[in-house]
Formats: sequence, structure tokens, C-alpha cells
Amino acid sequence: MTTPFKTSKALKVKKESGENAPALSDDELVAMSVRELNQHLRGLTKEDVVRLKQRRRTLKNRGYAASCRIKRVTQKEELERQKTELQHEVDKLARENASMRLELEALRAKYEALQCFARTVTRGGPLSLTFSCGHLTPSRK
Amino acid sequence: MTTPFKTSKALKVKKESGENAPALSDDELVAMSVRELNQHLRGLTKEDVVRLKQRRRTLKNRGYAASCRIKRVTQKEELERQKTELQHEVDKLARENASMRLELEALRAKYEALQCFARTVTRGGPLSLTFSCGHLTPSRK
DNA sequence: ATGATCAGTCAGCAA
DNA sequence: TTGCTGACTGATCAT
Repeated sequence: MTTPFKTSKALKVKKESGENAPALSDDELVAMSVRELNQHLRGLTKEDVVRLKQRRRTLKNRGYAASCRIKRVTQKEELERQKTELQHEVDKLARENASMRLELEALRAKYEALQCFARTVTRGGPLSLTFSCGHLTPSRK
Repeated sequence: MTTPFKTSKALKVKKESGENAPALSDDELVAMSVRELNQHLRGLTKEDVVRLKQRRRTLKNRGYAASCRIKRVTQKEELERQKTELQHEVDKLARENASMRLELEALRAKYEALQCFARTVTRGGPLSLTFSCGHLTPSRK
């Protein structure tokens, strides 16, 4: 759009033909129900009615735009929150994983040592005096 | 400090006879370098110069806004990508975790059974015929 | 000056 | 009609 017409931004308090309408504020106008609005529309020109309704629509749109932006950042924050939550879960699982891996390894060593001992015992008799099964730690529990 | 005029390059002042390009497309204008722009600015009113520069700025802004929106969606997609990646990692770790837990449990059972067997053997002698140590599966590896 | 971002405006879609 | 969102704009900030 290369139209150089930028007309206005409607920032000032606008008088609606001065006397009849008590110069509705933006907040009032935008918060008004349709029924309330129609009451204020009674003695107005068709053109004024259109203009007032358009102003109301514009004000509403301003609010919608704000909601839209808030929603956008909220969703982004939510995504980031979920991301860090997942990252923490990954860390926790990885720790559990590592410790279980150690535990498993230790138990395997113990098991194999005991297995070796058992073989020795069953083959050579329980009184055999020479073991070479590595470090036996039969304690625990 | 006032800047003295060192080079007066005002030799040919050609009014808009046609080649001064009063019809500059948006794409051309926005892609133009400052030096190129100044060439096109030569025979113009001060007001026209301001207007053209403002149009250029507006066109640039249009591009910046587009970049901004693209960046926004790109970042959002990136966040979502990282999120699913983390989710897959969580799943993978959880599966590993569960299988290791099972393995650990099985090995513990095997270990305790073997321990029971070993006690029986060492106490009652290797030829004892009555075992009650549960299911022994000494195979694997 | 250039680039990025915010808030407001409008167009256009959807419910 | 109401609400939402994409694109455009001017204002404003930072470099």
C-alpha cells in the first residue's frame, strides 16, 4: 500500500457534536453492552451512529490486539517452561541410569565371583584352601 | 564549526525532463544504496526529497516488520523442535531405565539363589541332594 | 542511518 | 457481530 493518506490516529478526546452526547470516554464506550449503546445512539445522525460504532469497533480491536500479544508471550513462556521441565527430567533419568549401571556392574562382579567360588567348592570340595575368585564381598542386607 | 564547500559539483541541473525517474518503484527505492538515492534526489524540491526519504524509510520498516514476524515463528518452531527432541530423549532414557531395572532385579534373584546354594553346599557338603534355593539359572555368558 | 520491536490500525477469516 | 491474527505503520530504542 503506497497510499500517502494516513489521516489520523484518534488520540484526542473527541466531542460528539458537543451538547447532546456527554462525550463518551473510550473506556465507557468499549465496556458498554449493545443495549446500552443503543440508548446512547438515540438522537444521533445516521452518520454519527456509524462513526460511533466504528470507534467502538476500533477500540475493541485495540483490546483484541493486546490480548493477542499477551497470549503470544504466554505461550512462548509456557513452551520454555515445558522445555526446562523436560531438561530436568532428562537429567534426573540420566543420573538414575548411571547409578543403576554402576549397581548392575557391581552386582555382576559379585555374582561372577560367587559363581567361581561355588564351582570351586562343588568341584574341589568345601575344604579346599586355594581360591582365586577375586574379591568376595558376601555381605549386604 | 561550519563545513566549507570544497567541491561544487553542481554542473548540470537537469529538471525532470523524463529521465529523472519520477516513477520509482518500491522495490527499486528500497534496494537502492544511499549514494544511488542521492543521484535520484538531485533535481527535486526539498519537500520531495523529504517525502521520498520518508517513503524509503517506510518501505524499509515494512521489511523489518516482516523479518520480525518470520523470526518470531522461527524461534517458536525451534522451541517446539527442541521440546520434542527432549521428549524423545526422556522416552529413550525411561525405556533404558526400565529394562535395566528388570535386569537388576533378575540378577539379584539369581545372585541370592546362588548364595543360598553356596551356603547349602559349604555347610552340608557338595553331595547333598536336597536343595531349596528356588529356580537356578546359571546359564548366560 | 539502520535495524528491531511495540502498540495501534485495518483487512479478512472464523465461530 | 465478536474475537483473533497477519500485515502495515509510526514511534522509539539501540547500535
